[in-house]
Amino acid sequence: MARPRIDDAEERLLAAGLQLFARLGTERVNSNAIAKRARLGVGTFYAHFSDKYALLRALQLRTLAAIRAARVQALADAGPDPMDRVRASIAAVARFAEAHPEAYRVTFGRERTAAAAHGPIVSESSRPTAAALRELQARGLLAADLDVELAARAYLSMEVGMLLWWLEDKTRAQRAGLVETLSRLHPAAAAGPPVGG
Amino acid sequence: MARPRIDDAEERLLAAGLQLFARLGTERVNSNAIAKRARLGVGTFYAHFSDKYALLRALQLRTLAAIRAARVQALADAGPDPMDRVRASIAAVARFAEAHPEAYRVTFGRERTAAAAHGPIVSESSRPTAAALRELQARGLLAADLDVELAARAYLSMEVGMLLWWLEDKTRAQRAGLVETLSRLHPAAAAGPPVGG
Amino acid sequence: MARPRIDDAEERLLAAGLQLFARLGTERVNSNAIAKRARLGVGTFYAHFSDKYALLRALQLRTLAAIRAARVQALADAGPDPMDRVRASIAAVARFAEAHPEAYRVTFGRERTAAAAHGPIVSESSRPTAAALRELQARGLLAADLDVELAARAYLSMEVGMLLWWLEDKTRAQRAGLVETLSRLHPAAAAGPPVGG
Amino acid sequence: MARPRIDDAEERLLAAGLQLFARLGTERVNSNAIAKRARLGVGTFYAHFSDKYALLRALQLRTLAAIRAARVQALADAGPDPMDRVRASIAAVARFAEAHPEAYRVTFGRERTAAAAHGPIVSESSRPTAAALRELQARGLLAADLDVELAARAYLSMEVGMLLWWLEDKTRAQRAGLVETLSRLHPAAAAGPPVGG
DNA sequence: AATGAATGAGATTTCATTCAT
DNA sequence: TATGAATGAAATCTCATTCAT
Repeated sequence: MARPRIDDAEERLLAAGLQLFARLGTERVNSNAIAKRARLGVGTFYAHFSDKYALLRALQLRTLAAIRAARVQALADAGPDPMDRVRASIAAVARFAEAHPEAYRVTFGRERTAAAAHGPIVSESSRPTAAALRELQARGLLAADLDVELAARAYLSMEVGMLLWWLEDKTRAQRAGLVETLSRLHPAAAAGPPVGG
Repeated sequence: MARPRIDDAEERLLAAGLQLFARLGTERVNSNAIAKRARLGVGTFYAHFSDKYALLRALQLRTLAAIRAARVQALADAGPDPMDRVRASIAAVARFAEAHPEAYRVTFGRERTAAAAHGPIVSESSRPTAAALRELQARGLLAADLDVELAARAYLSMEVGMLLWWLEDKTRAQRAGLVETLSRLHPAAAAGPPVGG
Repeated sequence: MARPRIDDAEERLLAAGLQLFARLGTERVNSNAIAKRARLGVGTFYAHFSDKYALLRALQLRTLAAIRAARVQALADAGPDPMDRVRASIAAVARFAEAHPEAYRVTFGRERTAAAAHGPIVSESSRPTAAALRELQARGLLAADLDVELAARAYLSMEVGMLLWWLEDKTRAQRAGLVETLSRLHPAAAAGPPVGG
Repeated sequence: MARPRIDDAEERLLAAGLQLFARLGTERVNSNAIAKRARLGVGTFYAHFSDKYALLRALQLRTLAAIRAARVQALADAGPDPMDRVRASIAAVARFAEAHPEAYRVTFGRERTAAAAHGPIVSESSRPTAAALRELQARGLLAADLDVELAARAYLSMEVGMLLWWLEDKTRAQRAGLVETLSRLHPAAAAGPPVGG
């Protein structure tokens, strides 16, 4: 076998792992299979990752970073209207999920907690969402008594749940409808301004 | 009949499985361990369940039935006001989760999809919630253009996500605050009546 | 073979065992399955047979006895011509095999040696055949230097091999052709009279 | 390459399997025992054979090939006389059986059908024998109405039966006597030429 | 005598990991 | 660095056998 360049090897292992994890689930996949699919020896696998969970985690961290970047970019491009911003962020993530369904599933689906026994679970932070909500409250655009921490977490659960359900079978909904529904249920829209606001 | 039929072996296996699944996760638990904890032989395990996933599924079905019953009971006891009903339903589930944290986690958490390779995933139906929302629409109490199917699913994802997060560390929130936040974000409250409603 | 009395537990176990052994082979069958098929409890199985091999042996002994009886009867009915007698004996066994294929297979086929680890293998004696050959030699009808012991065993191997092969797929040959070929190769015909005899 | 590839693990597994199968029978032997006797880990066993039946089959195929080769060689060395050729072929197999009793037993004895549930049974073809008989018929040296297919199969059953019986206890007969008896009962000799032949 | 739930030793099989090359 | 044959601990599952009823 040709000697792959180090970085190349790691990339190939990540790609092979992503395919296999998405298709079969973490449990049904083993390091030998990942190495084989990457056309590398098992030994090479262990030279790059301590075990399959380490590879999974690497995949998840990458995906999380990519999603974070997509949200940031979308917000940078969006106008000042709060609901426009909410919508832009959701749309960005939905586009990401559609473009990288395996990565999204492996990061947020069945595999999300697969590495639990091998280290902390990788997950999206609810902080940015909470911060945005807090700002709306400060501006009087959101009910002041809403617990923004809880609301942010709740929203994220909802977003993830819906995108995962959609990816299982894309005919279940249109991306636009999904984004619309999620926007409407977003705390910024939902737990709207105080009475009369 | 045969040997003093260890008073309901099946019940003991279910109880042992629940403890172990909740504590260690499906992957770290094996049939031997479950049988041992139930103080039964391995063979007895296999006489009752085809494998650990069958036991897990039985546990999940039970929990789902119990939650359904709790919601039904709560609604039967609640008044006619829509938001009262929403709140009653949420509160009932939160109480169930608090009273049976292992069962709730094993049904909706990490273990939810553990049996995926062994049969369909057991999950709560979004139909009752969707039906309730549809009724509110019919009565003009909910924006007519909301996609109630999507909204119902989205709400359920949120509820589950929050309760799971809460159970991980109950000091993170008060049950009342949780119920309050979930109620506020429930489609019935959130995607409220059209302007002026 | 003897008519099993349907209500006798032992008979029912034998019948069930015969069906299962013939269909699945000794290895794939267990005492629980036999008892179940006989519509009896496992305990009842053990009250009658020490294990599945004991049942198998009983089946084989029965079959052997029935075949012996069929040969004796056929010879009693046959005329004095040596080749007529050979043919009659072969035909009798072929008829038995056709009428009781499971019993024949279970006695001489795959299952023949299945109980080897649990006691001596049950097999047909070559003595009667050897004795008949010896008599032919005494009458000068068979080459005097033929080793009748070996020849008798050899013949029996051949007969069993052919009948088993035939039972696997009865379209492979006609019973008459089979009997004819076996008769021609029988030592009494084959290793015929001394030169010029 | 990898770790000092234990000089042909596969060869050692085959040898170990042969010893154990011959001594104890397929049922009493397990993959652990074979690996242990070959001084290899169990995993190595499974890296080479899918299960003990695959190893058994490999052993049987080898033996069959060796016997075929021995017959071919013996016939190449033999003169043109039909009975000399028959005798030469039988003698070659008898010598093989004597030299490799375990292989012969494992191929034709109890173990012959042990792998039946795991694939087709390996067995010696009766074609060459049938072809040889047909040729004798063509040359008028064998009764024209003998069914050569049946006769060939019948002969092979006989040969195998006798060699197996002999190997069980070699004092039962001399190799020469065995070969002599088998030759005399071989269809080529037995169902000889029509009257006057 | 008949029952059949319970048992647990043992067989089968997988797979993370090592290490000589 | 890369390799991949070898490893063996551990999980899964079967089934002959027991024995209280």
